[in-house]
Amino acid sequence: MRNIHPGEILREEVINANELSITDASKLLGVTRTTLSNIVNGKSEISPEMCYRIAAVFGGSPDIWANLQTKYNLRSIEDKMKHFKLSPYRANIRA
Amino acid sequence: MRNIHPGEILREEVINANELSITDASKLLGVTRTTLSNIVNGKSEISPEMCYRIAAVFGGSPDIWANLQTKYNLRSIEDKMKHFKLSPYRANIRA
DNA sequence: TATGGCGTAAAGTTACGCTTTACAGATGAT
DNA sequence: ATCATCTGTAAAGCGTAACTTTACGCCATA
Repeated sequence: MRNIHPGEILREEVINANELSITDASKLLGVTRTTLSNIVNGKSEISPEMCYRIAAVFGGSPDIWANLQTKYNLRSIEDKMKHFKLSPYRANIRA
Repeated sequence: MRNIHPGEILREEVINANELSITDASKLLGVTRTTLSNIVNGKSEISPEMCYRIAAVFGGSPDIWANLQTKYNLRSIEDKMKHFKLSPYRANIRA
């Protein structure tokens, strides 16, 4: 399964679904076109502030986008963290 | 309700619960004492990488810590975002 | 007194979100 | 054909944040 950047979902399910251009959507959200373009093309994360912006303009809760971003962030470094050699801690049996 | 920094929970439920010092816990996690101190005192976030470190050393899943951090981040800017004046988008009724 | 744990501060590196500006390609209308 | 619009993208600059190394002072205990 591919790790889908939340910006993709934002574009398809919100911007495209409302037949909005990136330019117009960026104005509605109060950010520059460059900023929104970076997000929907997976170059930037959806920041906590952006979560609130999306919710304020298009409805829903900020949590949805924040959770999508969090999941994406975890999965995107999953392979890297596999190679981390950290010893699991075992609490001493006897106090 | 107070917005509890996940570092607090890390200290109480993991480090203290295992009767570890900050110094020893930082060594187990493979970061400096300064870094862990900043986290448990609410000065730094629990980064995605740190989520994996905690899970690798103390068990559980990285998601737990990531979700705690995400919730904290959203709540910490909640008041600020209340004052954001963004017009809700209303899709045109007629196509 | 000496040792170890702790909070914290400064300085440096790296990285990222966001901005402004600007360029080039693609599409559509006149 | 010319023009306007939308789009991706790049560079430069700002602010911020995680993490590191080094270091200082405080406190408790052996």
